Amino acid sequence: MTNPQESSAWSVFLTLHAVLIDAVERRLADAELPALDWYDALWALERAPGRRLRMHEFEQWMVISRSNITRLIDRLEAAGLVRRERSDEDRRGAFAVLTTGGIATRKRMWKVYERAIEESFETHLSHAELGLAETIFRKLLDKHRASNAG
Amino acid sequence: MTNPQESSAWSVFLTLHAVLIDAVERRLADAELPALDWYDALWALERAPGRRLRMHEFEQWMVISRSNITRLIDRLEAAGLVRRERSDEDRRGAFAVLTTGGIATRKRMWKVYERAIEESFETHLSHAELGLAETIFRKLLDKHRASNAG
DNA sequence: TCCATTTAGTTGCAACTGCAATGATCGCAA
DNA sequence: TTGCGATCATTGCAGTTGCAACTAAATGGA
Repeated sequence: MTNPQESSAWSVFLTLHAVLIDAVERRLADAELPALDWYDALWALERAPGRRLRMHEFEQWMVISRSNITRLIDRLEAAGLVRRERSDEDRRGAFAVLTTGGIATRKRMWKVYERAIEESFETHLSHAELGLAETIFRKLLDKHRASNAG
Repeated sequence: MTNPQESSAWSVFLTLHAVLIDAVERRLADAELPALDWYDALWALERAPGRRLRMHEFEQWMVISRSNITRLIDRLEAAGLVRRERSDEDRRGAFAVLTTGGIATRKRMWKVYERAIEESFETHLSHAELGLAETIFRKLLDKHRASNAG
């Protein structure tokens, strides 16, 4: 290809992502709510048994580095949405535990977030297209994980 | 939905993007090449008439804010890939002009980048799937732009 | 038991980002 | 022509990131 990436699915994928994330973040900011990374962390915690996760476990649920987890949890803790607890079995370890404030904030965020997803994504696709898109996304994710040994 | 975003196309879309970008960036870094934002700027310049763009014109080609363009061009200029020129018609204005070094670097980056795209994206999809994906992406991008008045 | 190795989480530093404020210039209307 | 608001690009600042270095604790083999 002499005309790199132009009009390829890849380049549209990148632009679409940038544009939609931008739109979603703006909606959250307009509603004076925290940004998506807070949402991801809160939601990971809400699904976890005991609503608590060890620091390193966030890496399974979010694409984020270890040191950034520390600091993201710092901020969530400062905002009262999360609380740290030392681990009993492994005294190096720390848990992040969701507070009731954290649960409430995630819920408020989801109201806005859900609408933003619908308006920028789901509304514009037929049911078939949506299913197809999801299938393709999952396939790529699986292939990627397979070729990167887990 | 009580179970927000779980298993939705949206959440897989986000994860897929994060994971693939990560993989592509790692490949570039391993080859001791600059990151994707440099590529985007260089490629925008290479397509532009006279291989030059006014600062604000980058916003049409990349999803980036004005002040970050200034600083991205600063870095590209420091690396000798781009050179600044004042505008004659509008003396407030500045052009970023691609240098031969910039052309060469983009070419070297593309060799790595192209392979990364293929391996993480195109190889895993049938021709039909790829076309379908692109159609869906474009549709969403168009709808987004329409609903945001351009 | 002892010590080297590994793992968990945090921190320091330099680089990067978004936002608001700035300086320079333009364009238009009185 | 003058002056005022808009536009272009840059800068300062505070907050965030990635990477490498660090501390503390666990693990496992001699």
